[in-house]
Amino acid sequence: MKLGPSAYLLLGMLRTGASSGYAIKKLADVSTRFFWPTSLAAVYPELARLERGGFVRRRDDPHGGRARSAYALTASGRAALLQWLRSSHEGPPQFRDEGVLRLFFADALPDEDQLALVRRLRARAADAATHMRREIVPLAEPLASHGMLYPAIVARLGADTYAFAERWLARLESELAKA
Amino acid sequence: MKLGPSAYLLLGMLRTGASSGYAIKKLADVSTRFFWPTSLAAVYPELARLERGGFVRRRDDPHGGRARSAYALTASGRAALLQWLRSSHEGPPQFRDEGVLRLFFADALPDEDQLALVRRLRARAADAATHMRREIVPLAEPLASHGMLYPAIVARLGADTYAFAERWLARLESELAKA
DNA sequence: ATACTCATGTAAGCTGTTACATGATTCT
DNA sequence: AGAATCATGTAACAGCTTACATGAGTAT
Repeated sequence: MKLGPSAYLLLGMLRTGASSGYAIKKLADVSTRFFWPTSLAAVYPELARLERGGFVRRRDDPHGGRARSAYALTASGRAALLQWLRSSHEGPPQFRDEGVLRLFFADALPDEDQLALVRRLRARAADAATHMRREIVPLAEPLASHGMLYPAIVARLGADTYAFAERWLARLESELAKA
Repeated sequence: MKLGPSAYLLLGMLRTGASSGYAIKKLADVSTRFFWPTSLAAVYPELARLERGGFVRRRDDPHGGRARSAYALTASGRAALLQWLRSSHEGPPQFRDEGVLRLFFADALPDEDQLALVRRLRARAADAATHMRREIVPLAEPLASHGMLYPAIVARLGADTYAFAERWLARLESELAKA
């Protein structure tokens, strides 16, 4: 049974402390979604697959009258996660950004629309940087006291990268405004 | 008939000077692939769709005994491209990077493996930066003499962003090495 | 000669999405 | 009382990829 990155995301999230499918998705939405988005409709079947493969164990964990499943890593799941983390073959990063695609073709636009586009992309980068700095990093930092330093490191990398893009586009904007 | 970003990629590439499906794919592979990858199996059916929709016109353009189609934008295709470029609603950027996903869960690794992972990610960013600076930017720059400045601008944005990631990971690497 | 590039297309399949369907609990 | 959140799952579909299939032109 072959596991893809989305499967390792689940294994990693279980190790990080989320135990239900719903909790995994919620945690992913404020952490890994920026470089590996997922959805509930992807989480539930994949958890079932992982259970069939012996990588996780499921038990009932009802909350009042509301049914809930709690998943935990098995020894084999823990081993698979570690082996993946150590392996050096990884798929190439996939970026898809309609905004940058527009920028690539911006020569077709009149000057003022070019400027408006660059301004919008800059504002978008600024918003993303602020959001990560104010909403995502602070959520990741408390994990450090549980021996988990990397969620905050990755959140800071994201925030800093968006901030870099913002500065870069601001420079482009002022060069365009001059001309 | 609704057009997605991949359709606008084709319209933009036709405007940029590529005329066959094969040429579009080749050009995309050294330019837009970094933020909007595509494949021949996506290009050909989409070109046919665009022709049915009246956005492009096809004519035979054989090269010796080798059949070839040359596509050109229609007035309606040019209008659709411009309207898309000007519109301010765009899908959110989608990043998928297995490397960063690993970094997020790196706390599970022993120290030396953490360092090795960061080192690898840094090398990968360095390679990407070098590749863009040496292979992609020089291909985009000559387009400037045809009134197309943005392909080179976008290529430089890509190169600089990878270079930024490289510096960021180098700093992380030295902090980890100290500890 | 042989390999590589040019050139077009189809078929099968994988991955992931949105929408649907259901119901309990908690907050305002 | 009503809205939002918690919680699980399925169904239909969208988009994209790899592999297959074919063949001509070009460079070594």
